[in-house]
Amino acid sequence: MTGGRRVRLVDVAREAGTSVSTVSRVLNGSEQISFEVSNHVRSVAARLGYRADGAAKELKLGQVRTIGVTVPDLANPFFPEVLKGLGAGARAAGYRLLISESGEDPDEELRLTEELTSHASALVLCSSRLRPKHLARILDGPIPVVCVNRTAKQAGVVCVDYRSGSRQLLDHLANLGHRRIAYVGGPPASWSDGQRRRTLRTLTRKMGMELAEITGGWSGDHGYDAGPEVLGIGATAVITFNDLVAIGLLSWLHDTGVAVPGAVSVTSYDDIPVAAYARPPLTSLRNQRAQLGRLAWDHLSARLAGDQWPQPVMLTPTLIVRASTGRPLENGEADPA
Amino acid sequence: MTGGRRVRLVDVAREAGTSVSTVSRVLNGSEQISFEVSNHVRSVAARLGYRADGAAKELKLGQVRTIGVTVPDLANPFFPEVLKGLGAGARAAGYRLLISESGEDPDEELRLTEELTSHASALVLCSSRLRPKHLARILDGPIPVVCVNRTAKQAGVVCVDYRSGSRQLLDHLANLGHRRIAYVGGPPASWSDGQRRRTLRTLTRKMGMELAEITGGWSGDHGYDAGPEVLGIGATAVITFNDLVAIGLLSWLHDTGVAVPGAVSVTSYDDIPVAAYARPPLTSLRNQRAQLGRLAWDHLSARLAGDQWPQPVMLTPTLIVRASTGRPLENGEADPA
DNA sequence: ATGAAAGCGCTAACAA
DNA sequence: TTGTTAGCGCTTTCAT
Repeated sequence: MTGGRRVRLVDVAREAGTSVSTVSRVLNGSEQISFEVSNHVRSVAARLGYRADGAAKELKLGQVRTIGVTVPDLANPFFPEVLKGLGAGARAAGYRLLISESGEDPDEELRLTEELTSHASALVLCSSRLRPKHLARILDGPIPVVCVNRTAKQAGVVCVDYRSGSRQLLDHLANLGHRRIAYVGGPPASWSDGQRRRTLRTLTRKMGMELAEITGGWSGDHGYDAGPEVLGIGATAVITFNDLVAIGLLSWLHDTGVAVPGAVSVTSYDDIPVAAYARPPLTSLRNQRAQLGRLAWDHLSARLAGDQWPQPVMLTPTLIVRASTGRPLENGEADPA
Repeated sequence: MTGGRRVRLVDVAREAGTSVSTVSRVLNGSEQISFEVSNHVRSVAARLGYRADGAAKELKLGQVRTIGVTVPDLANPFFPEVLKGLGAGARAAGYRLLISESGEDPDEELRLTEELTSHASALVLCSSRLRPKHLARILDGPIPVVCVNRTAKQAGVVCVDYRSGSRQLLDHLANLGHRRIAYVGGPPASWSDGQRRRTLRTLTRKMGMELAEITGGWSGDHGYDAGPEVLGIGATAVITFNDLVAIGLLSWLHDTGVAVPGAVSVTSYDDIPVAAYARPPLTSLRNQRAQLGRLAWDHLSARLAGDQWPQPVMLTPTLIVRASTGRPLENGEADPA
């Protein structure tokens, strides 16, 4: 940067020997400007390096064209892909994304959303960790809110159908002959973890299976650390909160010499790209993350246009069966690996 | 959202039976306000759900407190960690991050940076893919710019020292007895790929090694697809642009039945968390990503305070040796795996 | 086709 | 301690 004050409209006008309105019209592509003046103003503006002041423009125009987005953690590959889908739609409509990361902290997320409320024209909360009371407060605020992977009244809602996903996972494991399942859970404030837990509990009971719940988290380390407990619990199959946890767990099992899927099957949610590259490749529930983002934009877009919120959308994930799941040894079969 | 117009300062003032300045003072924590008035105004503001208009506030204050950030791709785990470090520093100083993703497209990045220039008080370009001419134009603009992983005049510069890293990688491989190395490259517009390439070329020549360069990219798929060429080229060791590429390549080698590191050693740059969980665990160059972000903020912070840019910083990465590298078979030894 | 001026919502200097 | 008001940089109506 060359330093010095910011160049304003009036500076360009003075330098070009014309008025601010003319400059404004030229730079905003108004029709009724003579060709010469237009060219002259343009060249002066370029020479001076004029950039419109965003704040002033927005204040005058009364619209911000910015979508505030919160995610618990950008390092979780789930979110960047949602943001891609969201960003594509938003950008096409002339909106920017203002992305903030809460670090899985509900209080920080509250601070961020309050902050964003005064800077954005809408909010997209991805896997919000907000306490219900605070979420309600935000939803009651002046700008529209879409929740991704969390349900809410008075908001757009776009979710992965984790209940269906959990059912698919259990069906798959049941068909293979598993009866004793461990679930390595996710972050405490996670709505989607709650969804999975409840469904897993209900279904395992119905299906005559046993479910052991283990404290987990969202990262590879959480999975690695859960290894001993998983083994101690005597489950023949493990479901983890997400692929990162599963990969960490696989790594511990490998280091410990436990055969997968011979001694224990491992499967999880999300099917992020590296799931296919895990050893063994991970059976996982593929969700359409970019589609989730795209739909979030569609909802917002409708609402910003003055319509009511569209009906909540639930995207059904697809089970991708790979080599990390197989028949349990206890069924009397030899390890196929 | 409940709908209806936005509540302004004057609405609160009217409802509270006082003036705008009093309300403004209360809400901004000025001292000279009677306790009762303060409480009353606060409760009215809360009841009405007042949120300050960010644009107006910024226009008046003449400062945006927003740092515009561009990254080529949020799905590359390198960037979220840089953003964490950057965001921590920025937040502590009352700045927000406005994160945008260019999708590895130089033209899109140009559009984004021009856009951000009028909405942010500073820019941080992570691994910028801008053409030199366009980068120069941005640097010549009205707001300060920090480049992460790219050098530039008139800007703050914070880089990983890929030359040192490349040297460490080659020394490690040379010590193991490798002579014929393949480099699976990165995205075409990547400055850091250029750094690595040049250093690898120079050093291999000096060290009496051979270097074969293979077209790659930044994702697991790029690595997987590069498999056949890597094998065909007859190298005993492969260096890839980053860990994602390496993991994809490892996967192809596994599927093809090529022993690692028995038949071929694999190593790469970045040491993202999953590198430790790859099979075999990946020898990789650990860089301090969060530190990179923190330093980027320090540079910006100094500049925003009116100082000159600090000297460019180069962070030296550390080689983390794991099981994916070993002695080549050609040296007459048996595969230790 | 161009210019003058009002006013977006807010903060702060000045007045009371 | 509180109120009045100028003005941040911009767009746009209205006048010319």
